[in-house]
Amino acid sequence: MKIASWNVNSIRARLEPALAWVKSANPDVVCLQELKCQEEQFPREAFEALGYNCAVHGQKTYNGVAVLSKHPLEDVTPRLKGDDADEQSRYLEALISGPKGVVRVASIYAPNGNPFPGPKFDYKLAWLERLRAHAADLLRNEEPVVLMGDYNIIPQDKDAHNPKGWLKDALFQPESKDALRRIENLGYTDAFRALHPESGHYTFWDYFGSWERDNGIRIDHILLSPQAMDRLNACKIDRHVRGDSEKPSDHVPVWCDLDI
DNA sequence: ATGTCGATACTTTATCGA
Repeated sequence: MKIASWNVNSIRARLEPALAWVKSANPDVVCLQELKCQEEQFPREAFEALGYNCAVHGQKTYNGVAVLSKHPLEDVTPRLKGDDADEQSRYLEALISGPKGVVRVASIYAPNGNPFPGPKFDYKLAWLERLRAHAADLLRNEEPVVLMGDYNIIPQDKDAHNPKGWLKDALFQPESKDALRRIENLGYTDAFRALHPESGHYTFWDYFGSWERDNGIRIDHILLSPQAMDRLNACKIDRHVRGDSEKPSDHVPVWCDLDI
């Protein structure tokens, strides 16, 4: 089962390239982030026409996540527990039945956290701690779990073309890296890093000319539970998507293939 | 400090978030 994630930076602004990528990549499951629209504005019919069931957790202007699947979606759960006052749409989970079994998939849009320091950075760390607590709970089911999306965290120096340029940024603070490592220490694996240990692989380039200089960072991650890791066949970054359209997202898709 | 996007609003330009 091919399971992909992509921060599209507005699904309405990105509909044409998104449909083109889905048609060519043909994933079984797609997690989208930064929809920047409410659920009723999501172009559901366009994806249904390609054979996808759509679960959407939208929000006006900001955030918004979705899970699209060619297989049945069950147990669809929006919101990350732990703070009922949190109105930001950054988490959507679903159970998906594949030909060989089930997999639990979450579409994640973690807070950016800039400017650092400040209340937005505090919110980022609190949100990531809520994600860690939930990730720990999920392990008790001993099922394949895929926690994928835009974590807004650069894990290591080798995940940035210019690490020194990020030293004052929320995405590269030690507390941010620690928050990701704490989730991994529960038993989750960064699937891309496990299969590709070398530097130079990025998922985000800003719109300020970074693509032309390959000044990228790797911040979109696929975290796999042990039961999912056992079934991992491949994990890739669809870098070409940045150059495939005239109005690309600042992120490109990442995906894994699981024997499920 | 700056660059560029996308969405929004008491638009047609400024603001915010990234």
